[in-house]
Amino acid sequence: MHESLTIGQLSARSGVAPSALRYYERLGLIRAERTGGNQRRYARTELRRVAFVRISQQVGVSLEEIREALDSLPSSRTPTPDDWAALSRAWRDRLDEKIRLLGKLRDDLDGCIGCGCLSLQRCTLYNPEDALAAEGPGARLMLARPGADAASD
Amino acid sequence: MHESLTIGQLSARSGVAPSALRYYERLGLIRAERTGGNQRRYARTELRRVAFVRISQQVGVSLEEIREALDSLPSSRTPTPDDWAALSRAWRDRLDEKIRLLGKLRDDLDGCIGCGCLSLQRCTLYNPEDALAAEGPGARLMLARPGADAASD
DNA sequence: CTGCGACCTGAAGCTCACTTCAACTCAAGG
DNA sequence: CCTTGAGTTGAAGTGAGCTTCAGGTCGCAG
Repeated sequence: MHESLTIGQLSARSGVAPSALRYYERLGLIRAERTGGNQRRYARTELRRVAFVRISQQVGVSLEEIREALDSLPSSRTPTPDDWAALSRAWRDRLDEKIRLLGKLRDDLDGCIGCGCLSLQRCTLYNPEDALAAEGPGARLMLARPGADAASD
Repeated sequence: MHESLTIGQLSARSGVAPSALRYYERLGLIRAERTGGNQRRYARTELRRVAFVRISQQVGVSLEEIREALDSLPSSRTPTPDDWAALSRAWRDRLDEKIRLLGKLRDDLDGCIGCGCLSLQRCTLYNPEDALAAEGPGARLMLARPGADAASD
């Protein structure tokens, strides 16, 4: 039907606000051609990119990481289903790992809080290396954990 | 040994920066007594609260929600292991739900991206109601999804 | 009682992921 | 040709979750 989509159309079809789409473009997550009058026109394949971005976000991946992942797609040609499949396999591993960690967290929570030992002992619950999902935003420079020993209470 | 902990000690034992502990106090997540000279002294049980906060954050819960959960603990007496167990049961449900959604996401990703249909159709992958983890920060006022229909490409 | 590190406060700064605004231009219908 | 809605930009604002800073105080060892 239409060769390309306006930003409004892409927004409506993806459910992502135009302002967010422009933001994504600045970050290099999606691309757009321009009309003579400087308006964005999106190839329909961009829809897939937007979908990938949003889905990945739901899994807790930052836009920067998503950008890196998308950079692995061939830029010279339109990505094939196989290209996307490779990408999503990598993402699948991420998901598996995240699920594994959440399951561990749940089991530990049962065993730990239940028994009253909830105090960051060897509880694994509190292992920063496990760096699960949901690393909030904000300045995160003071990461060094100096003496962090465990309490008995 | 010590009846109470200084902020430095609590920080060392919990691995949470003093500035963050003060921030948590402002939000009503933890409490502290004060010395004559206005310095904070923490009961050892606060360690458990801090642990609960950090663990919950890892699961993707906002500090505001964590505060609400902690408010359900008895304030008149020191929470018993049973009190904590009740709290963690509720959290466990959260975890179960989150795990379920991630699993769904993973399966959908396999079926969807793999087959090339990744374009927010009935893919469930793209269902905002599923509101998984990691709802990033930031203004989120433009949530209305007007016409959001699906594309065939 | 003097020094020094740990602590105090409030205000400002920072990152992420956006949104909002103002002032302007484009594009298509009547 | 004119209007009207959709699009453009850069700059500034928002909210979460902190950190950093300046300027001052506490508390303990010597």
